[in-house]
Amino acid sequence: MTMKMSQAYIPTLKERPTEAETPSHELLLRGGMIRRVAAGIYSFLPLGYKVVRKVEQIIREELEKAGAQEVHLPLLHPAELWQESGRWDEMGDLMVKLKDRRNRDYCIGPTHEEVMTDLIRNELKSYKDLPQNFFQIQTKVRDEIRPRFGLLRAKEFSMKDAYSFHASWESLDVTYRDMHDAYCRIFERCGLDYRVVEADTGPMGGTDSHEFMVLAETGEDSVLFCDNCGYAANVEKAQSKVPKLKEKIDRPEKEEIYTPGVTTIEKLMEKMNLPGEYLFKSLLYKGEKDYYLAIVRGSDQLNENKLIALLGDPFLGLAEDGYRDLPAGFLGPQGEHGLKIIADELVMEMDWGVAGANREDYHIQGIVPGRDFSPDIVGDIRSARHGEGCPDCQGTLEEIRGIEVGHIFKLGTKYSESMKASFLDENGKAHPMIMGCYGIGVTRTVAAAIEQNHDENGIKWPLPLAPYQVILLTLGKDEKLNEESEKIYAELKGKGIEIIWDDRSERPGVKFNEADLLGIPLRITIGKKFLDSGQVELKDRFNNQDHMVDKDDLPDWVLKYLGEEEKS
RNA sequence: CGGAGCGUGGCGCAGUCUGGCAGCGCGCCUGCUUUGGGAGCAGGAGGUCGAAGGUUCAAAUCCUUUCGCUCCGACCA
Repeated sequence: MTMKMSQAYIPTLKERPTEAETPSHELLLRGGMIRRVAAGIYSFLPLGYKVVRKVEQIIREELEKAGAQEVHLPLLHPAELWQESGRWDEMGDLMVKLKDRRNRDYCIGPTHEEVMTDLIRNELKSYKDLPQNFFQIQTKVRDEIRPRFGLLRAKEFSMKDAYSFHASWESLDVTYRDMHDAYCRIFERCGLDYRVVEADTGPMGGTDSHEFMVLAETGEDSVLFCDNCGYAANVEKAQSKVPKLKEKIDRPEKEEIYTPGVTTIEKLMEKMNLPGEYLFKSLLYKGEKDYYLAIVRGSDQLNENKLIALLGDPFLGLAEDGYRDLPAGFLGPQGEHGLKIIADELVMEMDWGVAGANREDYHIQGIVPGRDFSPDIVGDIRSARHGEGCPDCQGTLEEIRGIEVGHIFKLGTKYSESMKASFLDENGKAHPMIMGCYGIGVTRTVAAAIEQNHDENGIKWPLPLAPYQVILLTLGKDEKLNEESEKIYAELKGKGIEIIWDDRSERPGVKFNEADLLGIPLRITIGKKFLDSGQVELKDRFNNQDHMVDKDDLPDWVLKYLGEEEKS
């Protein structure tokens, strides 16, 4: 893997394209690594694709070490498989669906649980054949409502997905652990700063789930973690201990209060001159069949993921059309309305509070949980926040931003039951297989690496992902410099070093700036100083350190540098 | 789907209100000069002004329709 820049197609851009919203998006475009084809759809140019392949290779090596076998599943899936699992409808418009000339329905695979389960269900029949673990690296297509941030949220993207099949939960636990460890090695080898966090399983279903988050300010996900005990969870799932209220406000008599136009918690706090802990926030939700009224304290945010998990209703969403003639903005849990009441645990600890009166322009104060209303379900449905107590120890939770690059699930039997993938046990009795699934966003990892590692001049590739390890800049037209460069290039090439030589007749400024933009970890400059002293200049892109090295010592120096970086 | 905005050379934009030769910067080509942090001068190529229809002597500009894109929101293994 070596190249002369005079022959390479690396169309860099000096100006920032307007479409670029985040650093990775801008730098991938400016560095001539990707080009947009349509909204959320990108082509990879030579340099960008090299990085993708590096990530893929690391993934392959580590997964094979963990005992997974590589397969390649189709992009186009028949509707029947998805109808069988029930996700043809459940997934909704996230899938790109199409018909062939005979009017048969297909979708382009947004994920591969169905196809994978179908593949093994007719072949794997005995507990003796289990467990099995398969992976593939595939292009996935998801009709995202709003693709954005370049490769971070694209319509079409490359993903490694793996599926394991087991005869027992214990067996799944072992593989899950192995995959967890393999993922850790993968992201370590990629040179990324990441955290493993407890995650919500979402529409995938299943029990345990962990996400692998690359830490970056521009991340779309929020993670709460405790630096005392190491607890870490996505905010979608995180729990916390909330301190007791300091001042207690005496309970007033139950009384209706005229509150015209007070339809938000903010307005109600102002109107009543009460903290949010003394207000009931009532949110109307609609599930597959029922309507629900979710109640949290006014100071809390309802966590929709927790609510969905609690109710087990994947169709749940805010009921924007309202319910019967109840006035939006003035809802309350008390009274006869026929709604199922889901209350947060902290709501039940409230001494009293103000709730909507279920009557336009009125609220009621002095409402007491348990006395004035009794929830059908009580559970944790609020979002934990920065500064609250760690659920596992006495520490405090802190919030950081992350990019989800990996996600592993204990799926259980959701797909094996619906798709009838069963095995026979020692007694000849059939059971649904127990499944795990494991994903890594390959192209997203490339973008995350840049989000985490860049400066105002460009990308700073971690060495294991860099398209080239070394860039050689020749400055000036002196024939001796050119000859010497040719020698260095050939010599490093001979040592197996991935090197790109900027042999163009560009001015020094152009070469320096492009080298910084492209983010090649080690820069070797040969120019005037070499003619004077016989030394070449090395610069570490990552920590910006310079070294002057005698040309005879160069190959050893470079090998040593690459070796040390690889280890660290 | 709701709200806002944008489509003019490869990229970034002005021109549109008030109709009258299609412009600027970057990039590209040629030549000369320049060569340690995105050079200077001179010359040059490149555009159905997103598309369709209409108004007008005349449309990038006004009107109608339509397509695409971007941002905010809902949504998002």
